[in-house]
Amino acid sequence: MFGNVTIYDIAREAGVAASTVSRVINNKPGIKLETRQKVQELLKKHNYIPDAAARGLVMQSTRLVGILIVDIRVAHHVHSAFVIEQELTRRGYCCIIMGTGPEDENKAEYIRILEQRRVEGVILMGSMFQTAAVEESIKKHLPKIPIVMVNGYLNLPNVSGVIVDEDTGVEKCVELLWSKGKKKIAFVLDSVSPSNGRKQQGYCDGMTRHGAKKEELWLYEMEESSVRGGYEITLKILDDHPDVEGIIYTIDLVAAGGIRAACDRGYKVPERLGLIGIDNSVYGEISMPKLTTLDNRLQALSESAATILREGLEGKVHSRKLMMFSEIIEREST
Amino acid sequence: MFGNVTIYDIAREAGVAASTVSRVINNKPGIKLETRQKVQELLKKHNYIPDAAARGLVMQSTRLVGILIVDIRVAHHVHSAFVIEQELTRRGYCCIIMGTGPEDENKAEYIRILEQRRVEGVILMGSMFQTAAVEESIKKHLPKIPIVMVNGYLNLPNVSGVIVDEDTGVEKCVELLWSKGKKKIAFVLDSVSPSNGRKQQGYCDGMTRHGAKKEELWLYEMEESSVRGGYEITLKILDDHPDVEGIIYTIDLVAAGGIRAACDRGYKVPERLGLIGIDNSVYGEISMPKLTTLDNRLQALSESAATILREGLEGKVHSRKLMMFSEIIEREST
DNA sequence: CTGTTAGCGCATTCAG
DNA sequence: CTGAATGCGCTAACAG
Repeated sequence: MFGNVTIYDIAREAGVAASTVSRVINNKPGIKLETRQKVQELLKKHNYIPDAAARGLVMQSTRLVGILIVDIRVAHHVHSAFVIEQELTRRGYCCIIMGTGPEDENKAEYIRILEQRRVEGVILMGSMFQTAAVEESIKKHLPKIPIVMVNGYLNLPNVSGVIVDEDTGVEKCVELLWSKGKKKIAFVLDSVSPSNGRKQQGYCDGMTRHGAKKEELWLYEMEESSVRGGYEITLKILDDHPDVEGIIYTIDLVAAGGIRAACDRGYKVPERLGLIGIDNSVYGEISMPKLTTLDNRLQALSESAATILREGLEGKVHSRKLMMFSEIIEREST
Repeated sequence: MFGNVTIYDIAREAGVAASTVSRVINNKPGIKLETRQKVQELLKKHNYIPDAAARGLVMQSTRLVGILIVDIRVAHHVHSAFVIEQELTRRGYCCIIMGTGPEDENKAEYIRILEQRRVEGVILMGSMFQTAAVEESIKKHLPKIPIVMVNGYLNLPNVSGVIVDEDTGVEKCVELLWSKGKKKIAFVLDSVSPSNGRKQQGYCDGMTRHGAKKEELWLYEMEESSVRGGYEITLKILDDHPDVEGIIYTIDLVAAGGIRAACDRGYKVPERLGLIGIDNSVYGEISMPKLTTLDNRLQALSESAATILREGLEGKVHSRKLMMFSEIIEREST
């Protein structure tokens, strides 16, 4: 932003007024062909590019959108973010993507930054944004621009949500294990979030439907959402319940660690122990045996999010809720 | 950017001039305590947040930086991007992260977008930006802002580069395999890039040092950088050279597919066949057996890139080159 | 067809 | 200590 050539520089050299240059740049009609060509020549010659900020100031439009991600290590969140980024960039928007971390105060701080930049729309990636603090922040700082939460929901007039039926999805996972004769099933939460809450609900529903009692619901929560974390929690499950027949993990990454733990302990997968992950990620393809996984349609989800945001960007900001359906991809671990 | 409260609104309500409000906002001295407090009160009351674009216009500084990534599916590139983003956000900058895709014209287009936004610095993630077209584009559009290329190099006065000695790193991998008695070694390129070129060079150097002839250099190039692609190319290698004793892959992801192919074909890893990947990614931990990998220090690399860019942002734009050293992490596949 | 004027929201002289 | 005036780069309304 130093010494950049302006329309005035061009205008002076062309011997016209700045507004004429502006008209040429924006392809407005009513310019003598000759003038237009001379100006265009000079624009090319000086590599003139309009300043988006200055233009935005007068047009009252920044064409900026913000994408917030809680945890940038979550591969599918990041990937979804870029799917959306690409779609929006194609439409002439510019995306500010930021990793907020899990703390509510930081999320609020980033929302403030987005307001400061006057973004015209926001994507909230993941259900971790489904908190009261975020809701407050939005009401306070971004009350009237379109916002879409991916895999989550916020009851605000300008916030849309696209979610997956992960609860019934996990319930189907329970069914699958039962159908293979595996009735003693543990459930591993890699972290606490509304999304994982829904998954847990599905597990509990599925189990109780089969008459499982409270003490037969084996819920495990881990410290660190990682391969290593999955390895260790699985070892613990095997210690606590040597007779366990199935384990459902909230994400593939952790399940991959679980497969390893089971193998190391001599539990044959899937004969002795059935394992299921969630996300349909590449981790599941690499695992040995390959992981059965619940595809929660994150790709489709983010495409829908992009579409809904675009609609909002281009017109009315009516809050929409969209539901997608998950699907089990059965591979070798069940 | 609609109906946002401005300093004029505040000024009017406070019964002062806009410049006074501006002074309060920027903590300038020389304001009566009483006035200051009244203004601050109103700022809070109206949730006033200054417009970054307007401020940038007069201050001649956007505090925007751009981060370009060729392929957003490359997990470590994305991760590095966010490492940098976080560091820069902490410093009050705002990052525009974009996936460009491999085509040169698109890369140029994105560079144009960055100029339009008047970014004050740029990160180029990955050696795929090390092309003549990009060099031209930079010379034309961003000739005097600090730019740092991660794992690549461009001979321009405002471009710095941080790179890893992947060539000698791969050479060490060859050594490792030889030390285990594995002399018939193939090399798999997942894609064409300067970085992969250096890796290949290391392979060739290592092999020829041991007296390998040209026809004993088994170079394979793949269509699609994926698990599946790694699986298939490995099958092909096994067909072409059933006596192969070692394979080095340019990335872990592909190597993970290779492990599977070897196992499916009944090649014992590592006894019969030694496999090595590059990146020290989580894929290597999930694989069974766990993958030996060349750690190319991408994390440290991006941290250095952030530091160098920050220096450039804050002062002199002298082009710097920094070299980091890779290291083999030996696990179960060798 | 083109130039002049005004103003987007803000920071910064320069007066008072 | 504070207000009025100016300009950042650009578009838009209004004259001519």
